[in-house]
Amino acid sequence: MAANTVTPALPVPATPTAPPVPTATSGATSAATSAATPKLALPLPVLHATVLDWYEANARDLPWRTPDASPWAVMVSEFMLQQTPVKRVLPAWQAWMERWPTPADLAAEAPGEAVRMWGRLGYPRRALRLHGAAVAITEQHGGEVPDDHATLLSLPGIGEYTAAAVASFAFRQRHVVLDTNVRRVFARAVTGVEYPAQATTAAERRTATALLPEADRTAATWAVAVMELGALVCTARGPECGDCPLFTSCAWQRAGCPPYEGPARRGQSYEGTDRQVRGKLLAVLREAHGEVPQARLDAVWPDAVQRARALDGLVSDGLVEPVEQGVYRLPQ
DNA sequence: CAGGCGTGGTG
DNA sequence: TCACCAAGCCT
Repeated sequence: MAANTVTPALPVPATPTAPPVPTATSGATSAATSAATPKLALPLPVLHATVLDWYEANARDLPWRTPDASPWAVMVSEFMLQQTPVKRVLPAWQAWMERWPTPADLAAEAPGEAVRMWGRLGYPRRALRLHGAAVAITEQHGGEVPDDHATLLSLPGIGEYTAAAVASFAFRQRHVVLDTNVRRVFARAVTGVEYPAQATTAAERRTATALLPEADRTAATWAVAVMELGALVCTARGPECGDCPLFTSCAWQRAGCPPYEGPARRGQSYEGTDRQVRGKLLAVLREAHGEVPQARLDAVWPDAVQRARALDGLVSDGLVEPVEQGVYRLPQ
């Protein structure tokens, strides 16, 4: 927002354009390599202006970012965006907001309707939790999405990230908003490694805190701007470093873009897992408006043992409701 | 705290 | 093609 213009010449020590070719002879140049973390070579105000200006020029206009987007609209988007790409969230969010423009509208319906409306966004427990959050907001918070971090955190489905995101994006407060995009940007630009660790570390939180602008409004825009940079330019695969406003000061770039080294990240297998079976079972329940006989569910998966285990799991999660012996439905 | 939890797109 | 990835949360 606040149009700080970037000083054209970034005070970067002698690095024109090309990444420095790491010389074979390491010694000499002090560079106590692993001793100190290679900090981002940019004064804070310049860093802020650089990223904020980039955001102003490159931000996508997403409907939950418009000035008239309600806190509820922001909150719904955050639930949907937990592990689901923007492209797939867009139409689902539109439909959801048309049907349930306020928390009270959603709270008035059965949880099963939320699960059905969730469609194929994945991780349907989020739908149940969003419904639960809407009920809590309606019954305990006067129907208004809470504006403080601690209260948001107490709602079902809202963890550290989402609480910070809603407080920041919807209420323009100053919070460390640390999602996978932000963590990757800082890992590269500040720490000089391709990928952050699997779990968020205290060091990352310290780094993010140190870089956060002082003013509330600026910090809020900074948070979404760094996320956007991670989503559009500093991507996990095939980052567009040539388009990055931090190119010349990026620690990873300066180190010559060293590839990730570390334990192989566990790939989430899917074929043949209970998750796949749960998905198939729930798809049948979603599409059938009403009660579903056992036989319909039995048809989706050959292994009776695994099928029963998956269905049990859905029931204990509250995603499926047994009506009577051999009859199921979405929760009323 | 590592692992479970959906679904679809892509390099 | 087939891992890997996508604005995490919960136990």
